[in-house]
Amino acid sequence: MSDLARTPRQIGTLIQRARKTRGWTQTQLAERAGLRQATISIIESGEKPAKLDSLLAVLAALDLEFRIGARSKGHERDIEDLF
Amino acid sequence: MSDLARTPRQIGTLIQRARKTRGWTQTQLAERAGLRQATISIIESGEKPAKLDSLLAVLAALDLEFRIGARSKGHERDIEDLF
DNA sequence: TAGCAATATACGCCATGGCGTATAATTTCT
DNA sequence: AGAAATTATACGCCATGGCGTATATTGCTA
Repeated sequence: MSDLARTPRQIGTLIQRARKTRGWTQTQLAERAGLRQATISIIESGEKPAKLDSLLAVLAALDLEFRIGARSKGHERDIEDLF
Repeated sequence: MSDLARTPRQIGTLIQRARKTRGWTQTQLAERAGLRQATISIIESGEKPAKLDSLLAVLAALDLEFRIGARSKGHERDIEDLF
């Protein structure tokens, strides 16, 4: 299954969760993605939209990928409340 | 279901397909997303990675969304060949 | 509590994505 | 075939995301 990624903040939260699930530090993820630790921190915070290439590199490092699908309705409210 | 979106080109192709399915022009999609027609043209060509905010705006206009999921393996080769 | 590890923040610089606006090129329609 | 519609390209400008590098802050462990 896959998780909603409609905003930079949602994307950042998902990336942080996946990183921690693997037991990696931001520094380790940065090395695998070819970015700086500071860039990973900014991406995970979701306060600035990252460059697409950076995101794609981070997802690849985490063995994840973007997918595009129809907007889901009923599920939407639940997720908003959780974040 | 959802489609793979690992590269700017894959993303662009999916966006173009969704736009044509709705019978819209690039100008119409641009208006709905708050961007220029030229920007839509560039996004659909996939030759330059678009800004995340632009992509999110375009997907919203098309009633689509990004999702993040585990990388799929077997399915991968089929898609690469199609594009 | 002290020390170490991890994360957040900082700054000048650079490459870049989108802007306004226009137009060239291609596609579609009559 | 010609006109209209649609898409691709252009240019100077601007805001911005990431860089190198460092450091401040926070969290964790012994």
